[in-house]
Amino acid sequence: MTASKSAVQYGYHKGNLRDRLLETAQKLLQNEELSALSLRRVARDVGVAPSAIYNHFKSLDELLAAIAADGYRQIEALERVAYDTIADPEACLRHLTREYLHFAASNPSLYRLMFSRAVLGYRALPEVDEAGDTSFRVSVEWWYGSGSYDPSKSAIHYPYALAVWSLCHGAAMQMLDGMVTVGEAPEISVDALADALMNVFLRGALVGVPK
Amino acid sequence: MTASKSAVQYGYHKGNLRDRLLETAQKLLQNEELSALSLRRVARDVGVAPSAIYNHFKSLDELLAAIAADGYRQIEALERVAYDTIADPEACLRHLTREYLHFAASNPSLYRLMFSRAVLGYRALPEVDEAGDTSFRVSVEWWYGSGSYDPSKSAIHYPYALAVWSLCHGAAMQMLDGMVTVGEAPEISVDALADALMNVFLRGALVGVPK
DNA sequence: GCCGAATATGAACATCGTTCACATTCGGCG
DNA sequence: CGCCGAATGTGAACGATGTTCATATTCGGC
Repeated sequence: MTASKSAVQYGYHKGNLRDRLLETAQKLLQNEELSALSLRRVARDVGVAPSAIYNHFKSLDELLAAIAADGYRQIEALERVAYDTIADPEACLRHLTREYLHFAASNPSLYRLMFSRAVLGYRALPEVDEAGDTSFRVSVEWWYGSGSYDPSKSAIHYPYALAVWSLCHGAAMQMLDGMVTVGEAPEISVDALADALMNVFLRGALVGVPK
Repeated sequence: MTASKSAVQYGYHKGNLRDRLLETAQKLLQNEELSALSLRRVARDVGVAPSAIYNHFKSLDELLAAIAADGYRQIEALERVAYDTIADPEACLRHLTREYLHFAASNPSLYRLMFSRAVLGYRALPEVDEAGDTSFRVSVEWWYGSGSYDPSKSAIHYPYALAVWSLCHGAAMQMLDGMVTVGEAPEISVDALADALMNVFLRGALVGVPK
């Protein structure tokens, strides 16, 4: 066996354990609830001692942060595709909202992880902050023109970007918490939810206000 | 000592331990982060054995659920005051949004607990569900007229109520996660945030759309 | 005044994140 | 080729967690 780069996957030195840990943890989040994700569980699934993880991550928080950051980058990718592909602003926003809610509905545990920074131990690590900020910056530049984003300014200075983001995130959370029943045909219901929200958001709520 | 109802606060039978547990846990959430709240910690602060809690709650989840439900009732109270007090719909909505964000900013740990059902162990227990549903129903009836709420219908059938709720919740989360810096004068910044969001929400985003 | 029900205790268990001394393997340098 | 330090993985241990159980104490009604 003249394997040049670690062909065996048992015993010492399994090669690229870091990536295997991340993949295993992500697969875990796809199939189970967030509470099922633990350092020891990931180690067990990979077939490695719990302490081995500490050769690749300083703590569990860092593993979680890496996964959450990847989630933000997926959302950023959704944004970029929509912004680059759909010229009509209204159609673009409607499409993006649907995609966003589909992401949350398809990856509920990951989505919860991304927005549980302070709930779980993992405080905002630089990697998560950066990925999250980037996804917001992309939105700001769509609304206010490319290069308009100033990191020193609070998000409140970009009210449109802030409002869509808040609206989508709030709706996603309610969906995951079961306040919005998606029923037995999720892909249809999620689209309907997105459209309903966008109908209000684009035209304004004043027309629906009582009296 | 002819104390008719347990005057001593040490030894066996401390009297109304349930309420003292809830109060202690709530005080804990006011002063520390959500991660500091644990069954053993509450027991320690009250001065009681951890297992004593199980005489009043079936599990830690039930204690958390009781606290979260109380939080929802506080929000419901904010709603009722606004709806009953302010006749002008726009002013009413603006006021309520400010109050909502103030609540989240003033009780960050409690707010996080309320919206972490599936993150923490505690799955949606009936008490939390009921309190959450009630706070939504109050909103629905304001938008669509009293008695219009039908619990068998999904929230998607009340798009205005759903949208404000989503918007406020999403903004609150971003605020707590530091994506919206409230600065050194929170009470001012929170109001500004609420107003900025409502400016978009009431008039619609179409007017701000690029091009 | 007594007895069952309610309540509190303390020890135990499994699980968790983390640390440490130690074992193994890899990679480069003589 | 062989060796040696660095990288990587192991296994035992520690403290903390939620939960359970047998036991002890106190309360309330007869």
